[in-house]
Amino acid sequence: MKEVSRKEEIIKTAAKLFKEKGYSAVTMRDIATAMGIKAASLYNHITSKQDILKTIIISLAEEFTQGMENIKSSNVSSLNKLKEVITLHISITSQNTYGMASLNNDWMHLEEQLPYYLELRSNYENEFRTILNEGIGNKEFANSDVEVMLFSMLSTLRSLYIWIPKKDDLNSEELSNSLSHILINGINK
Amino acid sequence: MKEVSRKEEIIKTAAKLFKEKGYSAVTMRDIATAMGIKAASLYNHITSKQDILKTIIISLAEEFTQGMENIKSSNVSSLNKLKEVITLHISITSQNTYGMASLNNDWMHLEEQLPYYLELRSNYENEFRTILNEGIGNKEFANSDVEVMLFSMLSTLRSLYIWIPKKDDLNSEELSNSLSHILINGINK
DNA sequence: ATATTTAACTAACACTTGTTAGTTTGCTTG
DNA sequence: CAAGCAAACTAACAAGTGTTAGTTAAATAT
Repeated sequence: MKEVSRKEEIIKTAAKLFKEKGYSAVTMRDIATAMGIKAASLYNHITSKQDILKTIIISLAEEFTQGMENIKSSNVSSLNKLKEVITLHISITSQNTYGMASLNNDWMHLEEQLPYYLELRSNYENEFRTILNEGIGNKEFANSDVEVMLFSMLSTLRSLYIWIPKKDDLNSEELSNSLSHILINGINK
Repeated sequence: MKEVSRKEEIIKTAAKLFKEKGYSAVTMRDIATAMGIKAASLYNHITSKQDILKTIIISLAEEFTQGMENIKSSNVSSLNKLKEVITLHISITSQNTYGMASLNNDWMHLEEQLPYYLELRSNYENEFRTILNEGIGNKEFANSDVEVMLFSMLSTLRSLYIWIPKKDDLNSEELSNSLSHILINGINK
């Protein structure tokens, strides 16, 4: 019924604070103050601080998994798959830069859900690696060290949450094009 | 003399724990336990938890500043300056992967030293940007968006602390070469 | 109008936090 | 041997932590 539930507001507020100071440094009283209520009132909507973190991270991780699955099953060249991966990162990150900070920096504070998260991440990296290997195999990509390629690209894509908020004048498509160009062609003349 | 080395041991142990869980989630009792002593005993050597973080981060930030200054004043092409920057990151990160995690993830928990840190970082990024702009100006680099180039490279270089420990079989020179190649030429055929 | 639900509140809890004070132990040096 | 000292210890603290219990006030549904 309601456009944004109270619980979603809390999670959003928490994610914003988590981005600024990290999960461990943010107290329930911080979150409550940011919403103009008392800490105990939060518990009418959420079950624990842990649960807030879990919700933020797991939903994002599953978005990435789903996105990668779609790309995998699409019937396009390796180069276009790679471009779609870049677009996927930009798209998810643009919609939730706060949450992406938690995904990147606070995943180790997941408890019961940690093994599940690690599995999703590992699968995602494997799919990414497969795209690169296929592209090398069919001569679309240069025959460089796959692990270095993967590391370099993932590092950049994972850092987008820091950079996108500073450049919100740039639209997603432009960003996707210029980032693709630089990741694929480098900076060389 | 001995006190200095004991202090360094504490800082090293702390940095290792900070990398695993982040500054805020690590307690003085965690650090003490990892050293086989009691928390109160740490205070014979260090003055506060804050001070440990400050020491880790500021010394690394100053290493980067010094390294960039040397590169700036060296009389080589823009391309070679860029390669030296890459080597600088690999070199500093290899020697202290734990500390680099704090630099990247816990700088916001600096207190009095935060403005100083931010100044060093801002200056560093400006010098990096200058190298790229000069390279574009004299046609050594492609005329792409400088900010995207800078962001992409810095993201990769700042993530080295995660990656280097997993690949310690690879030596620094090899890594420097293959990373330089991919950052400069991309992955295209 | 009455009953139910929503969402806030106060008060308190058991535990953990960084840190201080004062003391003890064992090595090194005059 | 005595003195000094580095480096550990125990005990404690005041503040802050996530969370629970029980209550209240207003909005909504019957």
